[in-house]
This record gives sequence, C-alpha cells and structure tokens, in this order.
Amino acid sequence: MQDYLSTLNPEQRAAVEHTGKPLLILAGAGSGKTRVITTKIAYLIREKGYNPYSILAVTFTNKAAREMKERACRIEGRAENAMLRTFHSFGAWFLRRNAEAAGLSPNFTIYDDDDTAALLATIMAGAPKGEVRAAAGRIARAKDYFLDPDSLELPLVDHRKEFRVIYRRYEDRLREIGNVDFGDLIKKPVEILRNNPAIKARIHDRFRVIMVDEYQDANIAQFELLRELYADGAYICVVGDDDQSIYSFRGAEVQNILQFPQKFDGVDTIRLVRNYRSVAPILNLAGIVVNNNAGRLGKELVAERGDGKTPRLVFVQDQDTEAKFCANLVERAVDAGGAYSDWAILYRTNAQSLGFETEFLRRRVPYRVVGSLKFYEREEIKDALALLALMCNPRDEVAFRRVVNKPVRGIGGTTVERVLEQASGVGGDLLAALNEAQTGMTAKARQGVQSFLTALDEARGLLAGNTPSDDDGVAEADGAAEVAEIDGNGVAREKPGKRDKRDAGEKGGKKEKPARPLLKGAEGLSLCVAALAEGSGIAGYHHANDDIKGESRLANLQELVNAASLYPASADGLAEFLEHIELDRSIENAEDNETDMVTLITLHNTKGLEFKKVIMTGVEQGVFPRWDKRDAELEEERRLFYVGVTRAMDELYMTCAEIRRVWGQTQMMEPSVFLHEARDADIKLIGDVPWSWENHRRTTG
DNA sequence: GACAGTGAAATTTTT
DNA sequence: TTTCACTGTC
Repeated sequence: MQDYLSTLNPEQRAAVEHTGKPLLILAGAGSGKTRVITTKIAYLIREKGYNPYSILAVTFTNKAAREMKERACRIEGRAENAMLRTFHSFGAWFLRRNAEAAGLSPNFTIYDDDDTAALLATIMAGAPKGEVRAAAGRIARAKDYFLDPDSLELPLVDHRKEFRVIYRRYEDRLREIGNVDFGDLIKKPVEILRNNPAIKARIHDRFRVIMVDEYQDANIAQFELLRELYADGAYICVVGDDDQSIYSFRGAEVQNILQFPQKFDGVDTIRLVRNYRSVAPILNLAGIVVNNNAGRLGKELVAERGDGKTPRLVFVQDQDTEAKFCANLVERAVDAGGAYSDWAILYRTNAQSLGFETEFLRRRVPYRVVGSLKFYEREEIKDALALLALMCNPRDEVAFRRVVNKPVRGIGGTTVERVLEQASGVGGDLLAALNEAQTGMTAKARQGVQSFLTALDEARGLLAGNTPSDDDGVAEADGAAEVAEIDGNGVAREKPGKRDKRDAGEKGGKKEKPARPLLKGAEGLSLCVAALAEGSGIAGYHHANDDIKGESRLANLQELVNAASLYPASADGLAEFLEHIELDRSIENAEDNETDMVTLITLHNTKGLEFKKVIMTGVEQGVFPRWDKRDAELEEERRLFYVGVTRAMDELYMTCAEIRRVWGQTQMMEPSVFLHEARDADIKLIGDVPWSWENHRRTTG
C-alpha cells in the first residue's frame, strides 16, 4: 500500500520513518539523499498527519530547493504547501514579515557582495579597491560566524582594531540606508527571534518540522538560526556528508555536522553508505584518497552497482594536449553512439576552461560552461537594477551613487556628497534631497536632475497604486535647461546630436534606431522596467556602447525587461522581482537541459550533480591542490577531489600535464599529491609516465 | 570625463 | 598572458 516506501533500502527507509528525537543522516555521495528527504516530507504529511504548512526544509541553492519541491510534490501533492527554501530565501521571507522588529522597513532591498563593497568603499575612503574587497569579505565572514562589531571573538576574523571600527560604521550606514546584506538575512532573524518572545512563539507554533540539506555547508549563523527555530517537541532532521564539505573558505563550519549529536539532545544517527551512482573502482579510488583526511566521521561507501571500468590516469604533455585528448575522447565516444551530455570536464579554476572552449569550438564539439554566466554582474544590468532599487528604497546610497550621473548629466562628486549630506534632513530620501539640491546647481545640471527624477517618477507611476507625483515645479526648469545645454560647453556636436535622436523617434525621422525599443510589447512589471531603462537614459547609453564595441548590452537589458513581465506591476511585484534576482542568479537555460552538450564545470560547481563520464583535468601539484594549501585547507582540497571523483557514474579519467603555461610562463608540473595517495587503488596509466611518478612508486611503494 | 600608458597581480564562491 | 587599477594628459 505504501509503495513509495517499498523501493527504499532499509537504512533509507529507517531515515524516512524516523520521528521524535533529532536525526542526523550521514549520507555519502550518491546514496539517495535527496530521495530520502523528499520521501520523508511526503511521509510526514501522509502517514504522520503533519500539516504541510508546518514543515520547513532548507537547502543552500535555489536549484536544490526547486528540485526538492518538485520531487516531494510528485510523491505527495500536498507538499506544495510546505516551505522549501534556501536559507537566505527563508531569512528574507522572515525578515520582510518582521522587518519592524529589526528596525527595518519592509521595502528593504538586498545588497550583494558588489554593493557591499561599494558601500564599504565610501567608508574606507581612499583605500585601494583590493583592501576594500578584503574587508567586505571579512565583514561577511564575521556575519557567517555570527559576530557583531563588538564581539569578543571578532579578532578571529580580523585582529586589527580598525576592523572593528570599519565593521561598526558599515553596519551603521547599512541601517541608515535601510537595506540588508546576505549575512543579515541569516543573522537578523536570529536576533529577532532572540529578542522577541512573541515572534518566536508564533514561529515555533508554526514550524513543527525542520529539515536541512547539505548540512556540512552550514555556517555558525545558520546553526544559530536552526537553534532558534527549533521548538521543544518539534522535529529536526539534518542531512549531510562531512567528506563533501568544500566551502569552509566561505564560512561553512564542518564542526556543525561533526558536533550535531552534542548540540542537540538525544540525537539519532543514520548512515547511508550504499552508493547507487558509481561503479566500484571509482568509489574505491575516492575512498582511498579521502581516507587521508583526519577528523572524519568516517564511512566506507558500498558500490551497489558492482564492478566496472577502471579509472584512467592520463599523462599528457601540456594543456593543449590535454584539451585535444578530452575532445578526442568525447568525439570517439559520440562516434560510437554515445551522447555529448554523458561527459563532463572538471577543472579547479575557471581560467582553465578557456583551453577547452577554444579546442571544442574549433572541433565543433558542443559544450556549455556552467556557472560562468554572469548575467546579473553585467554593467548594464546592474545599472538597471540600481534604478529599480532606488525606486524601491530612495535611501539606497549605493544605487544612487551608481546611477545618479549615468549617463553623464552634470552631477559630479561634489554634488553627490552635498546631496548625501542634505538627505539626512529629509529622512535619508536621496531623491527628495536631490530635488532640493537643485537650487545651487547650474542650469545644465538642473536639467539633468529633472529628467532623472521625472524618469523615476514616471516609472513609479506605472506601478499599480502609485501615481506620479506632480509637484516640484518640474516644468519650470525645462526652458532654462534648453538654453544652458546649447551654451554649455565646447562639445557642440554631441549635445544637439543626442537631442536629434530623441526627437527623431517621435517624428519618425531617422529609422536606424527605434527611440524606445525596450518598451515594445512590454507588459506587467516589465512596462515599468522598460520605461525606467529608457527614461533614465541607461538604455540609450548602453545602446550607444553597443554601436561602438559591438556588444549586446541593449539585448541584455531586453532580457531583464522580459524577466520582469512575470511579475505584477505593483510595488510589491517590484520588491519581489528584486528579491528574486538578488537571491537566485542562476539562469535556467531550458535549452541547456535538452540540448546534447558536454559540460565544462569547476569542481566546486559539481556538487550535487552526476555524469556518466567524467574527466578531471589538471590534477597536478600547484593546480590541484594549489601550492599554498596545507593542513585544514589541504584537507578541503582533498574533499574537493573526493567530490569530483564521486560525480562519475561509469567512467573516470584524470589528466596530468607535464608542463603547463601559468601566467604566460611555462612550468614543469608534478602529479598531484592526491594521485600519489591514490596509487594503491586500481588505476590504469595512459601516456608517458613521468620519471618522478615511477620514482615515487619505487621509493614509497 | 575619456583616453592611453604603466605596473602589479593572478582561487574556489551555493546566497 | 591577461586583466585591472592607477596615473597623468587633453
């Protein structure tokens, strides 16, 4: 009758049916972890009578969250109402509903790492960009570890006493602006729950089941959040694999999973060690290498698939040979009836993808590069998003600075600083301050300010429930501005030219460019986005750049406009759109999944994925692991090796080059220490085995 | 504010 | 080698 349970193995089934005490599921690679979680959600609803509404399951990636929801719903439709989110998306959800308790307005927007660095740059005026970035990183790390500017442990992140000051000032500025950064999405909810018993009681009342996927990647702040969310009598279940912890450099704390049994009362532990993904020799190799790590919980995976092809270690001359070898291998397999999508090329650093791309392009081997799509990091997209953010929150200093004089409208640094100063008089509203600051400006600057404010106003007017404000004497300034623009400066040709273009659109004069291309066919929120991009001049500015450099920035803006059409044209819709973009930057390329292509991917990005055939490239000392890795960091690299190897289902190849060009210099390479550690595994050597490898074998083996 | 020229630096990065 | 941040000039 419960046939959805009958396909589980005994341990999986025990994990699914477990209730009561806190549960730690140690799930090795390929042991059916996602299956267990999704089945468990269905089971709790169907068999244990839990209201789906009372179930919270958190993951780290949006992709994982989506997949979990989809799979859980396939087993039990009511899972639709369970809350399956990423940690950060849950934090944002919680924070919007309890913004007041954190001294925030619910219309806050979320600063990404770039925004954070931009804000910090205004605090660390004059500091080199690298230093600002580093400090921004340490602030993020401090928040990962749940440390305040006045925490005693802050020196563990940065021992310099200036850091405390900088962190404090950063926090103060962020509060004044009324926005949050990624770290706040976790840290603030913890603080709210600690300081507001009523809110905490409400949350405890609601969430009776808490589940966490990839628990080995949780940081301290996330652990604290779980602790606050967890109510007496509720059920908590975390799933993870200490051997796959590869993000400690970003604050993930392996101790969370290692210490879980000590941190919660009466924890039950279930190990999932049957691997259904890889053939035995691959799993054996992975196990032998990761066994060199100390401080593991320790588990031996069992290859349910049994024996299979022996992993190959391929010695190649250099990186060009390496790329050719990969292309050959793939082509030969495809000629024999295989698919391109069976294959994945793994590398340690993004820079290594270039060689493969060049070779694959030349050979017409179809490929996709995972994770390199930086759509939301593009200048034009960030500009448009800053305009939208400013509309959402007129106190957003970072957004304001970014777009106030782009395109150039005569608002220089001095004016910007003056406006920021004045803004404190109008509750931090930078647009109001800008409007007021016009009195001291040249007519030209005033014209620029007017068109900027008008554009924002018009776009806001396109949101339901808003009408453009019709005050401020916008009309009066126009006449004077016209005059000023003409007698403005020596670049006589440029200014009138721009005006011509604008007029041409309306009068149908010049045909080459439609005046407001983005507005065509826009609907929903995209109408607002398009109007803002056009009206602010950002679209025109980047279109001009396209003409010169042959880029496709206008097309990218068009993409953004299209994406917005899914949201309602309202203030809430806008906030939702911005939040979605901040929290989920993965671009779902529907074609990618359907087209037959080789996957090029960094080792880090492969977690959670599997491929029939994997080529792990650049397995050389200095590249993987990098030179500077020792102790704990070396162990993390080793886990990365483990993750890479265990992605492979049927075939694994590892390539090791004799020489490699690094930053234009040719270097002699040595096989990775991980390969030496693997030498007791069954591996087939291919190519010219280097002297050092044989030598090492003789002396140690 | 846009440019050319110079010199130093160069991971991984779920959110 | 490439990329970028910084500097000085127009």
